Amino acid sequence: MSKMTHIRKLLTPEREEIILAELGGEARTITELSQKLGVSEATVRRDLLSLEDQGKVKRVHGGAIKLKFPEHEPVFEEKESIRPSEKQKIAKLALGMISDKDTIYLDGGSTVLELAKLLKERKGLTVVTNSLMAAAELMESGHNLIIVGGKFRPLSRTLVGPLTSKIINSLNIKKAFLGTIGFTVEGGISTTDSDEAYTKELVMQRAEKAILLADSSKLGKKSFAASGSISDIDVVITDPGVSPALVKDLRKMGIEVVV
Amino acid sequence: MSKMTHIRKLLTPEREEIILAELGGEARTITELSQKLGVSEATVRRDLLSLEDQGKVKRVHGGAIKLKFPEHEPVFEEKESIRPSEKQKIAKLALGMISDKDTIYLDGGSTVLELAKLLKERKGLTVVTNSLMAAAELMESGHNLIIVGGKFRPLSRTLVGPLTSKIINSLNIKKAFLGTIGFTVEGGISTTDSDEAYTKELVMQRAEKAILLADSSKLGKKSFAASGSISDIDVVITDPGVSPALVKDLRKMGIEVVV
DNA sequence: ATTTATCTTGCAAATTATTTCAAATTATGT
DNA sequence: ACATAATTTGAAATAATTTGCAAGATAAAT
Repeated sequence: MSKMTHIRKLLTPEREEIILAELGGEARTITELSQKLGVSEATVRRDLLSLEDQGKVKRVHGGAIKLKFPEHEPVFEEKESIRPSEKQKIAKLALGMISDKDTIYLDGGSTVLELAKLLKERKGLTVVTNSLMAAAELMESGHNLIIVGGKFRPLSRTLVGPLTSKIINSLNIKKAFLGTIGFTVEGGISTTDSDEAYTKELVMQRAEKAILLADSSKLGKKSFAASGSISDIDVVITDPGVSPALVKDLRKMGIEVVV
Repeated sequence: MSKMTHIRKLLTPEREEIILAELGGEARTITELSQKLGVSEATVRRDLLSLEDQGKVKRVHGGAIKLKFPEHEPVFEEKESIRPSEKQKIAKLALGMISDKDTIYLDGGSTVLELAKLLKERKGLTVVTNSLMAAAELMESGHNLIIVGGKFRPLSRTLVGPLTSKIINSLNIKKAFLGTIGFTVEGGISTTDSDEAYTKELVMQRAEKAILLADSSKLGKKSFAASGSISDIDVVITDPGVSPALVKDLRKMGIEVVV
């Protein structure tokens, strides 16, 4: 294992302090910060990237501004979860699979939610979802929004269970974008809640194409309730942290893997 | 891969701040803003376009004005009630009709939303709703929450249309609490949107008891799309501003009227 | 209807971001 | 302390975004 992905673990607390002080209210450009800190612009960019992942700063073209309050409260378990920027990259790849006027399904989960945020770049979509967070994000988007009814599950803020079949089975979905807690080659996707698993299974069977959005921390993990089998999945989008062996296995099974 | 679309993601916070400050009350022309900012008029136009997308500004011929209603935020935002106190009183009366472990339906509208806020005083309810505002209110309530799926209607933030029948028709609802835009003795309740009207009708037919929550400003008014007939309604809860003649008429028809 | 001003669109130049790589630095094990 | 692995840094190459200009389209004004 020689090739390690270049993930920045931490920046010096000293520099973090200076940056946050500089950003105290006002926006600062990369150049300003670079001079103030006496380091290269490349380093400043990396520092800001790190601070953005921590939710302390928002990067904008040309510089950054400080955020007043942490973006995402951990509504649901994110202990094993990966950096937000990785999720955004996964979401961006997924966005590439969506064209104007598509009919898509959005599942719950933070990665899929990132995708929802990007959907303003498309026009005239029909979006079906069981996620109230995604729905909130798309409320004012102008897209045609259909919400799958069902039992509300507070932890994930999704609609789940048998009732969801009433509407899902009456719709024709082109592409379904799913999140998951765990994913293995043998068992397919799995979740902590069986109602949640049921609804995922339903969607996968109903959609022309089932696309799994899962950062590498999810791959190889198994959770309580399985959803269908691995053959229900057509595409897996993940980040470079995934083990090459797993990728090979999946491709052998005819599953497209995007990193 | 390389797409040439010119979608503006962000403008520098610096410029945004200046623009919004300049627009502090008065309208400004593109030329004025361009000089103030030291950038070309083309850039100002693009900035304003971006701000308009964010709902912060309204572009007019020759310039722009600031909007007072900044905008957005997920499910927790609420528009100003017209007569909050009346609505709260009505909601309180409605609460009196609900006992622990009931199965109830909540419609959209601000009065019904007030009722939703009061539901923490009950235990173990099963709440069915087509209102995302009500759903947001009840998310953490501990009640069993079921959301009727369907087409999302942004204006009322409710789920409406034929798809709602899939779930509504499979549930048994004890008491349904409905809002309305207009209500007359001859026509029953009426709304501005026919999908919305359709769903209300469905609910009234399905519920054992249909309870209308309408402040007196709604009574006697007629809107575009009618929902069922007046005989579908069992109870009307309103405020003392209602005309005695109307009350008498309603009671004659076997409808209970609560003020 | 004609004139004038404002708006939109396409494009090339400038600016800013991201990626990649080698050198410098820091950490780790012996 | 030494050698080795891992991480961070800066620079250069590549990609993406933003900007200003100019020509054609649209709206207001006379």
